Amino acid sequence: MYSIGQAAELTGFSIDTIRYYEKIGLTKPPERSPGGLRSYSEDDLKLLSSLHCLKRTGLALEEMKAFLQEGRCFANPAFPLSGEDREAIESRTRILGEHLIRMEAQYRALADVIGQTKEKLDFYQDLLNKEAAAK
Amino acid sequence: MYSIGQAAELTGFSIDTIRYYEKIGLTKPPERSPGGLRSYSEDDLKLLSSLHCLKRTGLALEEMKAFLQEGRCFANPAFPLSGEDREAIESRTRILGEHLIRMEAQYRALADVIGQTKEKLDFYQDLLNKEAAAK
DNA sequence: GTAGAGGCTGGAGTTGACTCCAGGTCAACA
DNA sequence: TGTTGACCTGGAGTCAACTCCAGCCTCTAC
Repeated sequence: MYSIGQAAELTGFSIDTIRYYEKIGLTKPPERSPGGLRSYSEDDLKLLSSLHCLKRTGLALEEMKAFLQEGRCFANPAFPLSGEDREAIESRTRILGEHLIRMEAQYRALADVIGQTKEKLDFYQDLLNKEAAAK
Repeated sequence: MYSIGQAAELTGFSIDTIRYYEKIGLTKPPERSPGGLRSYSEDDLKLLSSLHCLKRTGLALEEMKAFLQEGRCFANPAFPLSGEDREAIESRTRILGEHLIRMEAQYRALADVIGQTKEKLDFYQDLLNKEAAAK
């Protein structure tokens, strides 16, 4: 088990951010030590890390919340699904699909900008090389 | 020439956002009609569109400002460069290089998350297919 | 020439996502 | 046992990036 400080260190969030996510209900409260200190399991850290990853792609907290929204895991569901389960699955599919489209657009945009940036860098580098040669 | 409303329509920003970018000095003021209305050229729209693209890659406005930082252009400089010019070029090289590293990291992270998201989507889609088949 | 849509300015308000603080508690070590 | 450093809570503060507003102006169409 890990303290909140270790969790912060390992997941890339700040301590305050981790507590904030708990406060707004994005993550569920972790266990506590007898003295009341938060105590995070490996699974908790895994979840936080994947949040960190999602966050870097621009998913808003509310969307993450919707995505994580409760739940049961559908590793081995019984068919036919209950109406509730089907709804949950459909909702996740929708959120993920929408985000995927945005991420793919972002991916293309990023590739573009990276290309442009490299060109500019090459150009400036070239100037500096010529300058060095001219000396 | 285009009105601010048309510019907004064509670039994906809101009217307020376009005026905001002008206010903070991210974009330079466009021409005005004799009556004082903003009037955007094709080039202005191109710039705005590329800002929209940059924004989608998660660059902060301050970073975009640095990225767009115009100033004198070094298309055909005389060698040896003046000390000032060399400094300007070195500074741009540094800024761009740092951006590039961050963007490339982001690019890899994004590819990763896109992959994971697709897997999850496939998984859920599969569940829904099985459900349909079970009926 | 007037109605109505769209645009202008300066400034205030909002939203999302933290970040910091005061005043206390907990835990490990000397 | 005392000190030190990490952690606790509730709540206030901050920051970027918009977004909205009031009161006035411009433009186009009838």
